[in-house]
Amino acid sequence: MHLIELIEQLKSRREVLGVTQMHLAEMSGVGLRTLKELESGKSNPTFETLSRLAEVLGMELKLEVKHPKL
Amino acid sequence: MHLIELIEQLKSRREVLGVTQMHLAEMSGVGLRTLKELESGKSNPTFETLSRLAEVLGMELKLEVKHPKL
DNA sequence: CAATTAGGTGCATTATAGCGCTCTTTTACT
DNA sequence: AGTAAAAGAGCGCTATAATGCACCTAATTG
Repeated sequence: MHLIELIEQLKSRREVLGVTQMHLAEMSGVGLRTLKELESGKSNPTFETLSRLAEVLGMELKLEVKHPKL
Repeated sequence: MHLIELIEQLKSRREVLGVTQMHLAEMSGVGLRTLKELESGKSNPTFETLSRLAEVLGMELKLEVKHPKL
């Protein structure tokens, strides 16, 4: 999954939940400015940042082997 | 998934494939020092770094909604 | 239409990820 | 046991992620 897709997923999940950037920033402990830059595709976020946001949005990051036993 | 688990997965996948840190660093374009720090749990890697390593190891990062329809 | 609300950006600072070089420690093999 | 390869760590630099503040723009709404 590319960063752009991941960002899209975070953003649309936030919107589905009806949460503003401001609110998500507060809930996750991620700076508002950081979230704004992230969602507008202007940064290369750290695992920690992505993880905090995912957690609050009821999501999780996973690492999987591609096409196992295809 | 916590960073520690993710690191463990990358590391064991690398070992299963019989690839050294040096070789993986070369193949992925991630600096050797960066990889060493990452595997020994001394850093908070960026998405880009994780993504490059995962790609070379035949793995992928995913973001999913937790327990959908639980 | 004016006020409010949400998202995005310029500027500046701080902390740290990424990196190479070198050296030490650990692991593995004969 | 001895040695070579692999992993890990200290030192130090550069680039940039994270952050706040202030401002702008666009959409919403009373």
